Amino acid sequence: MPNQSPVDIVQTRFHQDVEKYGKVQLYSKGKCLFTPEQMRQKFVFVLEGRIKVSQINLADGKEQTLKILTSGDMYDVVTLLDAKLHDNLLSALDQVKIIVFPIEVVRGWLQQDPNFNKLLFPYVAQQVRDMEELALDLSFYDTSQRLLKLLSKNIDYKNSAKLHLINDLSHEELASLIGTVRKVLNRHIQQLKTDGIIDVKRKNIKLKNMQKLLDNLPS
Amino acid sequence: MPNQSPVDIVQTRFHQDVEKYGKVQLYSKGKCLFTPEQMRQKFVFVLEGRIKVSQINLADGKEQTLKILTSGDMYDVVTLLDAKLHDNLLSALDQVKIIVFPIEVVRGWLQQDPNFNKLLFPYVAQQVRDMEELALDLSFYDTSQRLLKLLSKNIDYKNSAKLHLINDLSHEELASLIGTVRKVLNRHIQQLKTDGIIDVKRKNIKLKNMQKLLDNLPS
DNA sequence: TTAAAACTGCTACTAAAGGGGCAGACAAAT
DNA sequence: ATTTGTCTGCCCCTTTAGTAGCAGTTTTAA
Repeated sequence: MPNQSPVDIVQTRFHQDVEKYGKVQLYSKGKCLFTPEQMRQKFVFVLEGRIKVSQINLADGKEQTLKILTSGDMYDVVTLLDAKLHDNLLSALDQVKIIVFPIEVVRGWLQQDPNFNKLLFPYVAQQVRDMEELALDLSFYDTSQRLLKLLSKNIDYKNSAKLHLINDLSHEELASLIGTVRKVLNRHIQQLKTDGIIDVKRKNIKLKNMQKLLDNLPS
Repeated sequence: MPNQSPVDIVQTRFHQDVEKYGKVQLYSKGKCLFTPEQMRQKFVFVLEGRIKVSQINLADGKEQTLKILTSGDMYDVVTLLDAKLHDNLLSALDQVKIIVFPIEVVRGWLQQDPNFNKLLFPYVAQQVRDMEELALDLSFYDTSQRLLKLLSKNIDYKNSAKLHLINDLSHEELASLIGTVRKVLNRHIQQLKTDGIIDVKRKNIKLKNMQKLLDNLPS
């Protein structure tokens, strides 16, 4: 049985609400989607494309990517649950297609439909787990190990050369994902290249020796 | 109106369940409370004392404290929501008093009582926010700045000399809170001492110049 | 087609983090 | 009172992360 995505479930269960309140929107690559203030009123399901969720350090402009949303993801469950401002940046990594609901409508689902809860609760729990893992990675591992973890988490086992989710990203973006800067990341990229683990082209990293990568993983 | 703690609310709303299922337990300082496996069947409300929630890097033994639970806290909301194993260590920083429920009982509250949801949802959202903040701190700030943040977050404004929550902790514990090791932490402690910002005694840091601390804060 | 912008790779340098080891101070237990 | 173990402060040293700056390349836009 194929995994039903949140959107599918919502489509079938709240068909009327989707018709009435859901607005499909498109954003082109590089655009910012919503301000944190706007997100207090909206709740988003991602249909196509990738969205980077990040924060920027005002002191030096360094960016940390918190996660990449893709088809099936929802945002923002935190504001959904506590109605407070959540100071994240949303920007499109590709051409992006989303469906937007007034957040109060989704809160209604949350209150009234146990089936929506069944969908949302594990999703929220995963958010906590993901943030916890990010924090622990930053605490335990150096940049080189974090890069290895990033690559290994995005192996596409059907086509091991291509990397899932982080394909096509610039080194700047990759650095932001593992909490470092481009030049440091680049050093490690070069090292992996000379080690024969990866193949690097512009905006494209190909996995050359998966076993060797897995052997070098930290945990 | 005084803030009602989760336990109070549960006491009043689920009085019968508390009588029937709740077990009060005591743990002495330093003890581990439950294994991750045991926590799949239990849900805990903290009544007194502090509990450290941490993980240990198997490679080098380094410990990262994720949070400190205290009176009014619940654990573990993640497992409550997704029923999966959550690999954290729980250890008592003081003499600890908790009340334990079978996790299925609490899941029942979650399904049937909107008032418990009103209590839990913001609490879960805060968990995500806290983990996100930890990750961003580790990414954006050096150890010195993280130490300043830790101190400032625990200022007791009624008694500015004493630090809330992190009082009585060894430097080892403090280091684990900000994601570094004792020796590095110690350097910064000494610096703050010579800067006249804090006063240090064994297992006791006193705030000497709050304004100066706030002036040095990163954000 | 050309100009501008973005992306990548590299060198050299500085600052910070972390590891090893040790000695003195204090606390708790016997 | 003595011993044991924990806690703290401080050496020295190595590695890594991060900064600055630049050159060459590819892509995009005018």
